[in-house]
Amino acid sequence: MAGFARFQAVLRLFDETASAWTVPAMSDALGVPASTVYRTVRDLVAGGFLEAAHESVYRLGSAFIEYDRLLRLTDPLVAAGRGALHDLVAQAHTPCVALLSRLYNDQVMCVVDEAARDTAFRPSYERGRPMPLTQGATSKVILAHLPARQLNRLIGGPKDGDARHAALRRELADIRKRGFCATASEIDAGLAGIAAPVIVREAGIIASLSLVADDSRLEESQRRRLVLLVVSAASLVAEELRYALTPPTIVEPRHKMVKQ
Amino acid sequence: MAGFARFQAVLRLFDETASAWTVPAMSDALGVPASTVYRTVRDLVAGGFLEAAHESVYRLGSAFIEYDRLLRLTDPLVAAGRGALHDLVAQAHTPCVALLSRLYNDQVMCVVDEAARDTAFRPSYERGRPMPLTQGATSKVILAHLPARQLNRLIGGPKDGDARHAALRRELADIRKRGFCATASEIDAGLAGIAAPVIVREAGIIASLSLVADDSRLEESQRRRLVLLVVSAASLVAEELRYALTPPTIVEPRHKMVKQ
DNA sequence: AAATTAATTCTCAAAAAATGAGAATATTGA
DNA sequence: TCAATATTCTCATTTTTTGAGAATTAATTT
Repeated sequence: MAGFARFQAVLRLFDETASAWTVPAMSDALGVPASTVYRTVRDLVAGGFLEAAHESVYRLGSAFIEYDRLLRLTDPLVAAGRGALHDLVAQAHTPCVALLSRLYNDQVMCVVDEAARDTAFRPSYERGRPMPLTQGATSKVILAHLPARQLNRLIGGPKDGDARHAALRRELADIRKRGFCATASEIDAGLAGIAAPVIVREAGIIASLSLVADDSRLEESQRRRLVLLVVSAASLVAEELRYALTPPTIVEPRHKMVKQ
Repeated sequence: MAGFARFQAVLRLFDETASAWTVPAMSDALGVPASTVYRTVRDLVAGGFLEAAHESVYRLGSAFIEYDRLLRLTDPLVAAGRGALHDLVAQAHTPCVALLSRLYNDQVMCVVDEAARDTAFRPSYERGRPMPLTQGATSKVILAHLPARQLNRLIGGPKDGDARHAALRRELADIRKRGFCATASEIDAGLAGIAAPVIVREAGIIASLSLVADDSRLEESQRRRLVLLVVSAASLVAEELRYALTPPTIVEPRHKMVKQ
């Protein structure tokens, strides 16, 4: 293990259930000598990616908060999504959570979320949490609009198809045709998801905007209304992105030299 | 430049005003050959720390969103602060923004923020934004409770004191004695800040909890009430942290081997 | 205060990886 | 299709990283 992988491997140790690590424990878990891990950790601490808590225990560092803010402020999808989701949950006039999600490696990740006032539940999809590719309206809408090659890589080519695989393919084709996807209890029991695609081919953006609401309270007319809201919010976001991205974001070299 | 510095240098290029970079531009800015930067960027993209937008332009990657979520969920200070700030802005009964901030390298960074309903302004202090050490109630409260050695390193030893330096020292001593700090228009014109320390020595935690409100609307009685609120919220957070951290977070080695 | 234990840094030679310049290749837009 | 860029590749050289254990430091106990 070398180069960046070394740092990645350490950072990947941290998750919801293991949020604090000692160096010996990392050394153990990674099968790498302690002296090596100490050096790696020292670098990560210097960069703010890890922080020494008390008693030789390390946690994720504040640099992630800093970079997350930058991303929130500067990422076109996130920026466009924030306003749209805010409006969407207000117009929904019912407890719900709105999400904007995109592909992230082999999973789908929500990059903006917003809950309506007085929404008691929280869906499993939430900002920053990687979710499975093939379940839930949010993910399926993204899958449905992926270029064929990429889709094949992610869920396997059309030939190696068992029955479930063929069914998924059919469902995706259907979603593409309809322009939205609605599911219930696929991710969270009792919650329904309604998702529509946010596609800006020129910019390589394939995302999905979705609304999660309590399924039992969702009458058919209400459901149709929300589908319309979601679909139009999604095309609004797409439009905003097209507009924001046409004068392609200028990259100005700053001729800043790096020290050392 | 080698090791981790290489990756850091690339990531540090990204900020609010330069959020999208081409490799040639990075190569230029860093004074490093393009072929080298391509390799570095490839690693960062593989790790999710950078993402290729359209047309050979790179942006910060979603890994930051993922790690930020983990941090939000697992960092004791952040976790304790979220609830406290939520309650605080509700009890304030006036438009305001509450912040929980800590030292971050040579600056102060807010790690949780929460605005009361119908708060029109947004203070410069916001989650993830590094702020100067010596201005604003938020920062001063932190400075005031730093161990002498650390303080000397950050603002210079007691001997090399000009008038301003001596005044700051006096102010810090005063803050330590009073147990809070209130300022007005030090960071944002027209906004007042009230901050109290969140100290948990056993855990090495030195943070500050603050409330920002419109200065012109702030009568003396109201101000006193808010000071009380802030001070008690701060000690509540400290107490919660002591409780959460006494059974020191167990680090369970997972004996997970790294691939490759 | 000394002793014990654990954490962390240091040392150094061997092994591995990064570097840079340019060639080779892919991708993109006209 | 052609040009213009972007990106990857190649390879000899230089520079790190690595790992094992010793040395040091820090924390805790006796």
